[in-house]
Amino acid sequence: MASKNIEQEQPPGGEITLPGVLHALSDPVRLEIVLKLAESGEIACGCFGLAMPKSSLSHHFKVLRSSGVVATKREGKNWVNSLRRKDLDALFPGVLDSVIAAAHARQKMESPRK
Amino acid sequence: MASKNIEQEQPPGGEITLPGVLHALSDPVRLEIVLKLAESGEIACGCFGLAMPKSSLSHHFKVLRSSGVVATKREGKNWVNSLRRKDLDALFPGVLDSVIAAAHARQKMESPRK
DNA sequence: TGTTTGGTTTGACAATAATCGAACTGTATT
DNA sequence: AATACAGTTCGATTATTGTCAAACCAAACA
Repeated sequence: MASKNIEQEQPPGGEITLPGVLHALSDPVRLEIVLKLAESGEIACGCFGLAMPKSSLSHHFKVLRSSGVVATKREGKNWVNSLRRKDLDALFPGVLDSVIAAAHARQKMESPRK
Repeated sequence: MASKNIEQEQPPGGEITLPGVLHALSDPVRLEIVLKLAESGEIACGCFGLAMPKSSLSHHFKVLRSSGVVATKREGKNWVNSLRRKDLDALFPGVLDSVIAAAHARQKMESPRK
């Protein structure tokens, strides 16, 4: 059942919205995830060296998936994530690239709130 | 006192964060405000034709200000807003431009939540 | 079949954020 | 001085979100 939900979770390209994508990218943890995906192509969820419980990480991946930023597939017993570059570049040209470049330039990403 | 707070509200360039900016841009109302500012240069708050109470609008302007996206100045009895293009382009090259272009391309901006 | 592995789902709680009415402040006009 | 005007601030309410522990599930392997 887990895998079925995951499939339903990922919106087709036409339903991806700009505010949704920006919101997904507006969290420091998720931004770091996106950054690593941009560098490494495809990664399994666990390989992010982020000090968080699995459930928190899973939540962030869910936000990234349901906003259309990342795609997740089963591959053996791992879940492999990748950026939906094609879709995003077609819908919002330059947005993902510039955000990644900016985040990469300054690893100093403080929280937006408080 | 209102005007004094407004000055303190706007962070210097060095304190503008990428997640903060993305969060500010992730709301449809604020995105529309930014879009109009991009087209028209400087505008007073009232001239946005948005169907909201003043306090709600003011809230959105506050978020935009405190994230560093817009600057607000008194001019006579109006408050004049403008995008902080120079700061944003220096910090996050291409981000604001591509977001504005994407938002402009598709006025169909649905809410990120729900 | 049982167990480990990698990640999801659920449920609960705390923190943030959006919305609105009402009171307020500074500027200009009379 | 009194009033109008533009927008802010306050306070309360509601909706979203982030965080975590615990239970769960499917794939791989013993």
